[in-house]
Amino acid sequence: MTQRPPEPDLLPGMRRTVRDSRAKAAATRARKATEVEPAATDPVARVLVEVPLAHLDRPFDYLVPTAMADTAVPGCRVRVRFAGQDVDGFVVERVATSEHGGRLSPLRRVVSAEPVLTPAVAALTAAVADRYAGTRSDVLRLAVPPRHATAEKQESPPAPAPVVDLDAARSAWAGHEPGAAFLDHLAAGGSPRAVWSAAPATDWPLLIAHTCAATYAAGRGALVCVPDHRDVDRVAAALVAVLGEGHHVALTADLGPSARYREFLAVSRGARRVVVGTRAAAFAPVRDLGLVVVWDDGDDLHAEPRAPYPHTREVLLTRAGLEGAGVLVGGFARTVEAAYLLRSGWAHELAAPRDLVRQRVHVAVAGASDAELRRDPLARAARVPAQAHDTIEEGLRHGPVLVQTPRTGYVPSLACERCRTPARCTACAGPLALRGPTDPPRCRWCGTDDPAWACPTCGHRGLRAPVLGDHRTAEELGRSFARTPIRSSSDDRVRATVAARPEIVVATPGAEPVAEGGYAAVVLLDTWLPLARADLRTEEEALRRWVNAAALVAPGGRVLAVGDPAHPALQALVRWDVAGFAERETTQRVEAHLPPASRMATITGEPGAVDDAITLLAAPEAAEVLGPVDLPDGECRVVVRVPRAQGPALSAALHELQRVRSARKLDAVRVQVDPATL
DNA sequence: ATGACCAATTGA
DNA sequence: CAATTGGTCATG
Repeated sequence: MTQRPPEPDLLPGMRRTVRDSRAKAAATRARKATEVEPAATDPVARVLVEVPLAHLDRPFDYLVPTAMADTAVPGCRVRVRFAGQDVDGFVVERVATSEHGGRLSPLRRVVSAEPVLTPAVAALTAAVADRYAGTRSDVLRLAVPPRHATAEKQESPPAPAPVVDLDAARSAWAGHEPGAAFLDHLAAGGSPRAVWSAAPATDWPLLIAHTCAATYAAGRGALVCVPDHRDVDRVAAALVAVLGEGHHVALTADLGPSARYREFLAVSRGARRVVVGTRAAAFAPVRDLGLVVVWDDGDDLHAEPRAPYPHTREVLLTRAGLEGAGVLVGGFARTVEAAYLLRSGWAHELAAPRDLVRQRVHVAVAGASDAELRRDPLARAARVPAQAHDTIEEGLRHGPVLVQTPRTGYVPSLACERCRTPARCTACAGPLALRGPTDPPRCRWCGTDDPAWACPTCGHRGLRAPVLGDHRTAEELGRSFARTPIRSSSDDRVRATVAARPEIVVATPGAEPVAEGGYAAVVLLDTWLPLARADLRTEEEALRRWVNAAALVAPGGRVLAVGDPAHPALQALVRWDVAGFAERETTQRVEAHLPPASRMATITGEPGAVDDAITLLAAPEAAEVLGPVDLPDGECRVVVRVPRAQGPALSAALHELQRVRSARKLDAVRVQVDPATL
C-alpha cells in the first residue's frame, strides 16, 4: 500500500468527521434503544459479564426488551454487547431503575431462561471472590457447570416424600458424643456447628447420611463434600440406605457435561435437596440449605487448583454463614483449621470417648527410635520387622490385612550404594527409578534407560534403593506369604473395596480399598518417609494418612506402624489422640503467627511485577511482607501475613491490588490467599 | 481486552 | 512541526 501524506488541513476536518460519525453511531444506537420497547416491569437487568478483568468484575445495567420480559429472569444466562463485543453473562437482578447515568444497551439475547445462578450462590461467589481476591467470573466458572441444551429440555422429576427414621440416626451416632443432640438440633430446624473426629472403624458415610436425613426431616437441604469419587459413591450408597432412592444427587467431575448439567438442574430446580459431591459441589444450589458437611478436610483434593484456589472447607463455612446452615467438619484426623473452630468456640466437638476408641483399635509401633539408632548404629531398623510379619500373619487368620506403603512404583528412587548421592538421569538430570525386578534404571521424567549408570561423585557403579514402592513391597510380601493372595491399590489402579477373606492388600495413602467388615489388621510401613518432608503440615498430613488407613480396621482390629516410637506423630497415632495432636499443632501455629492464627497470601510473578505489586498493596498496618524469594522458574514470590482478625482487610487490599493492576494493564501477578502449601 | 484520548517525548 | 509512545479512562 502506498503511503500518501495526508493533506494538513484535512486532518482537523477528518477528526471532526470521525467524531460526527461516532456521534451518529451513538444516535443510531440510541434510536435503536428507544425503538426497543422496554419491559413493563423491572426493565433493567443487572448483568455480571464474563470478562476476565478484575476491574470489570461488577454488574452492569442493561435494558430488558419486552420480548425478553419473562425470560430474562434473575440467574439466567444472557448475551450482551459489552465494550463493542458480544459477551456472555448472568442476570443477577431485575430492577425498576438504573443508577447508571448514560443510556442502557438492550440485552442481545436470553441464552436460556433457566435460573442457574440462584441468589444464594450469587452471594456466595461474591464472598468467595472477596476472600480469595479473585474475580467473580473465575468463581462462577467453578460454581455453574456449562450449559447442555438437551439436558435442559428434560424435566427433573420431583423426589418422593421423605420418610426419616430419627431413632435409627440416633443409634448410628451412639458412641459419638453428643451425636444425638446434634441430630435433634438439625431435625428441629436448627443450625448446629460441630467438628467431628470419627472413631476408628466408624461407618462414617452412614453417619453423615443420617445427619442429612435429620436435616431433610426439618424440610431443609443438605450438602456433603468429600475428597474423591470413591467417597462420593460410599456416601451416595449410604443416602440410599437411609432415605431410599430418588432423594439425592451425586455430583462429580467425571460425570460428563450432559449428566453433570442434568444433576445440577435437579438441584437448582429443587427436585433434589440432598447433594453429595467432590469440591465443585460446594457451590451446588441446594434449596433451603440446612447443613453443610465436609469430610476429611485435610485432604489436598479439597483445595481447588484453579484460580482463585478456594478450599472446600472455607467455601462451605462461608456458605453456612450466609445461608444460616448447620456445619459438620468431620474426619478421622483433625486439621489445625478444624481445631481452631473449636478453640474459638465457633463449633462444638463431636467425638468418641476414650473407652470406645480403645475397644475399636489397638495401635502399636515397631522400630528403633532415633535415639537408639544413634547409640547403636548397627541396630538398623528392618523395613518389615518381625513384629510386622507377625501382625500380618495373625491378621490373615481372621480376614484381610492392609499394608500401607507411602510410595508408588517398584523402586521409585535410587542412590549410589557407596556415597548415597541420588542417581540422576544423564540426559535430563531427572530421578532414576526401577520399574521391575529385571528392568534397567530408567529416568522418571524423560523415560531414558541408563543401564550403565556410574556415580558422578565417586565413580561407583552399585545402586541402592533408599525407598521402595508398593509393587516391590507386594513382591516381598509375596515371598514371605507365598500362599496368600496379594492385591495392590495405588494411583494407577485404585481398588474401591475388597472382600472379607484373608488376603494382603498393599496400598498407597489415599488409595486404600475399604474392606467388607473391616481389615483384621493394618500395617503402616516406612512412616519416616512422610515425616521427612519439610512443610508446615508435614506431621499433620502424615498422621492424617495413617489414621485414614488405620480407621479401616474391623472393630477390635490391630494396627502396627513401623517407625520411631518416640516421634510425636506416631505417639498421637498410638493413643489415637487426633484432637490433642491438632490442639498442640494449633498452639504452635498461634505462637509462630502461622495460619490459622494468621492469614497468609502469596504474590507470585516476574520479579519486577511482584516488586511493584508490593509497593501498590495497601496492606493493613500489621502486615508483614516476607521475601521476595526467587523460584526455580525465574519468577519470584513474596508472602504477606496478617493476624487473623485482619484477614478480610488483607483480602480486600489484595482484591483492590488486582483491580488496579488490571485497569492499568500492568503485568499480571498471581495472588493466592491461604495457599494449601508453601 | 479493546479502543479512544490526551500529553509527553522523539525525530527530521 | 509531525509522529510516536505511554498513561489513563471507560466499557451499561
